[in-house]
Amino acid sequence: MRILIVEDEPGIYNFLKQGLEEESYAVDIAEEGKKGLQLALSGEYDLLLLDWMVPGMSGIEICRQFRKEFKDTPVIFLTAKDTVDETIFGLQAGANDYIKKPFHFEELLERIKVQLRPKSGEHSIFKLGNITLNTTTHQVLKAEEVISLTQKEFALLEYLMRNKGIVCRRSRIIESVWDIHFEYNTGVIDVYINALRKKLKLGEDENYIQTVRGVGYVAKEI
Amino acid sequence: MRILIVEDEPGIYNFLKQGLEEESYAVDIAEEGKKGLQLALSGEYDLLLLDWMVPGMSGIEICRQFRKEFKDTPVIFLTAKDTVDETIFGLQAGANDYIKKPFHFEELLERIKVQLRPKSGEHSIFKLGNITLNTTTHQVLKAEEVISLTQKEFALLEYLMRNKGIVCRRSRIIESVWDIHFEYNTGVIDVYINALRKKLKLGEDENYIQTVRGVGYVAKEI
DNA sequence: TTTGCTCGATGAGAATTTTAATCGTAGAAG
DNA sequence: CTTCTACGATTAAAATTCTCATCGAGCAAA
Repeated sequence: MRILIVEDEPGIYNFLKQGLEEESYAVDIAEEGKKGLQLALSGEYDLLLLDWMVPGMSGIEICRQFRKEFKDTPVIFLTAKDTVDETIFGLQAGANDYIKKPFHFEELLERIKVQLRPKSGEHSIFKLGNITLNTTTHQVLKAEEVISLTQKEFALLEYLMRNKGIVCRRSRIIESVWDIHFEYNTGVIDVYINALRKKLKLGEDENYIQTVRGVGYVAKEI
Repeated sequence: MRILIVEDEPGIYNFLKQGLEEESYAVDIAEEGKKGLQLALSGEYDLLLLDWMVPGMSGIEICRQFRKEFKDTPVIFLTAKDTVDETIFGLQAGANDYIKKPFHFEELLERIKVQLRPKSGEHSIFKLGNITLNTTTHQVLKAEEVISLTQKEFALLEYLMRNKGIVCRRSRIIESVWDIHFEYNTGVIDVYINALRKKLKLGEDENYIQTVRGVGYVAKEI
């Protein structure tokens, strides 16, 4: 597995390079933005680690450009900033995950493994209209805005978005999201659908989560 | 797959026999208790459906005797009673599940399938000292007493009991029971261990859930 | 043995999740 | 077209789950 690190501080990239090579990844470094993008676009890498701020071109811009060509290669941001405003753009630019400096190497390794594991098919980012849902970071955006959801709300939305366009029966939802296998006689789903619609502010014009009377719900782009 | 039904009411057993045969199970009937046990002990069956009350010998007694010989063959009770007192004995006798009359055939079928599915290895009943935990019915007994646990309490206890004798690290517990994969910096486990010890009334003498300092917890029979 | 430090126990409060009851509306029946 | 019924929407309250702060015990170092 080949990893490209775009990062200008030798202290950090040497530390990373050594650690990752011990884990038997092949690691290349780019200290400058344009060079980084150029290398990334060569298509030889299985994963990108981008620093937020690099000379020449921002990590975000590299990510955006890279995404145009490579839809499935995971991108992880290394960032000192954890303000909401900043991470939004990272996610919008198509990043799969981000990690705040300073971080434990172990944790970064874990996240790299998570991203490389599925490789075949499994996606971590789902879109529905102007809603973006990222399963690794557990974040949801509507347009520019971060929507804060609880565990169950997130799980339900994820289920619906994974099955975009397909009508989801209540019984299946209960099985997948709530792990209940007999007895579908509960109203929880309705309550959570309600909460989602409210938090996502889905009005008449943006009715992304539609009710299918007698059956269940569908996520649809109208 | 062969199923033995021990039940004296023709109305019920004919209905069951027909339905199950349509699902391509081989079905035998015993209308009387002793005969039922004798057939069961022949070892030709993959699953037993026992009525609570049959002439000659109670379903419970059949179950108990049967369990001595066959540890892994699933037993499901058909019962009109749903009082706590009664079902306790069923579970103590080693039943894997029970269903209350009147029941929908679909539901019984579901439960039969659940019991037959794992077949290889997977158990649904776990013991730890005088504690019995049944994963299909989601019930826990301590001696004669039913212990009412919440979902999470149950899930944690199940995890510990599945790993009886093995020290469970916090990180593994968090992954399995809570499905959290990074960040182990939460105290939830402790809180739930505390709740379990309280509800199960584990004193000094019955310290079935032991703390392993710096690592996690073990379920042990002292 | 004593001291200090870390980790687990415990309890209380906040947040989430679930249940339950009521209201409104779509679709069926008349 | 009107009425009835059943299902979903919605709200409030109960139960569970989680977080946080404090306390106490175990272990190591002096």
